[in-house]
Amino acid sequence: MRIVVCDDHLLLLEALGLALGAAGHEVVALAGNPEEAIAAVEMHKPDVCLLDVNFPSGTSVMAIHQIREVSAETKVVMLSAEADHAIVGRAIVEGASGYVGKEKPIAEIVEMLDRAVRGQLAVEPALLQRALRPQKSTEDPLWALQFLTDREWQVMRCIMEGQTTEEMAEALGVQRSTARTHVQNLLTKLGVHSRLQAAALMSAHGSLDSWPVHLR
Amino acid sequence: MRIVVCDDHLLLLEALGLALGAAGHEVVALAGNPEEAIAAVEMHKPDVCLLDVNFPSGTSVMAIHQIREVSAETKVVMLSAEADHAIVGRAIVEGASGYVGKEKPIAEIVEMLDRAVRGQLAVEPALLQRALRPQKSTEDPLWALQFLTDREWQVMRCIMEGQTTEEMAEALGVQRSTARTHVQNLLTKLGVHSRLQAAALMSAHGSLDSWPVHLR
DNA sequence: GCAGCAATAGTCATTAGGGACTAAGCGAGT
DNA sequence: ACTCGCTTAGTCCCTAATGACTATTGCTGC
Repeated sequence: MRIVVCDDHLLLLEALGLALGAAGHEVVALAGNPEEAIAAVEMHKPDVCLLDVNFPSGTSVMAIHQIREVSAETKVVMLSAEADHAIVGRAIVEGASGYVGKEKPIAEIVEMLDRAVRGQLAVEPALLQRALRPQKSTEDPLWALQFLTDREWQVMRCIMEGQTTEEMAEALGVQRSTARTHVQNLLTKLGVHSRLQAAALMSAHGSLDSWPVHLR
Repeated sequence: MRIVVCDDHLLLLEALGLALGAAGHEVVALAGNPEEAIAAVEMHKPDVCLLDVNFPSGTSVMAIHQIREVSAETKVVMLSAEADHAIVGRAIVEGASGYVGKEKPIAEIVEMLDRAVRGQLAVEPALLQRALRPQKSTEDPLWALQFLTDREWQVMRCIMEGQTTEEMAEALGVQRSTARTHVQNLLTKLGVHSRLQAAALMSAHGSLDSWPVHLR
């Protein structure tokens, strides 16, 4: 197999190059960021590109698209530190052929790459199952997040900064009663009873993932 | 050099084993968690242990201590995904000899390991500078954190979980008036005016670093 | 045009939270 | 023995937050 590897950790990048080489494969390029990876794929047209998901929000997922554009025959396999079923789904939808965790032994990763090249989907069955099944059930307190309006996200931001209703009203340029209503609706939607609980919900679970892209 | 490597990513672990081997060093053991690492160090008494910092809060830092206990002649070099000057300081204080980022090439990491074995401090000068300089001035809102009592840390935990005074009192097994006093003192020490601001302070800055080790 | 939704603004009653105190029991260190 | 600091517990007063409403404006899609 001819492989392009992309990861922001030079250490892993080099070590992977050696390991894959030792396993009898040809690593044609090492990329430190998605741009380099795209350029390398366009130039070398490898069989597969091993791409780390740990790039600033969304960058990796967008890169999948571009890689497939510049070289349709190149399969993309995502490499990640944690098994995040939320990302798996996104990656597959965007055109990735596989998803493997860094906690796996090299032999298994090579196996996955091989499967991807053979045109199969290279994802752990259990992970894929979770990626597809839990279509954010209504039970999930985070399910409600997708129904928050833009204004409510702004309010959420204020809450997480510890602002009072008045500071919030000031910041948003509205009456305090309006800010209050937004907070009220936010709390109702999230099913919690205080701004503090809302803040706890956000900081505990949806660190960056659940935040809408266009609002940073 | 005889080396023990500890990281929760098997991939990196194996690849590092190969790469360090190729660089002419002997990797005597690979550990997937701190416990394994401590056991391996005790058994093999290596020159140096390369230890990932990315284990659940504080575990890694505590491991440094234990490794130095079971084998005083073994140097500990921390390996991390991001250059976090808050952790660097802690690691050095706890007995680590070095700190390198995964974004560095293998050659540099080997260089650092070598330095550690020779008894020198293996930390990037710039990083060390930042780790030592901001001696938590009184201006820093986080400076106060080190004066929190154990009870107040527990209260802080409750606050960050969005609990009310009564839930907190229940959880701590005290009267609500007592819980209230703790909250009051906590707010005063942090110089904030609401629990929400306290929570914001914690979730914004001191994610895991500033949390006392013995309280998870 | 009308239904639906978001954003705006308001009311009233109730509860929770915060500021500023006082004070007692208890353990560690001097 | 004495002090210091942590933990415990309490008070009074006031402000902020919440629940449960209603209502208007403006935009979008049918």
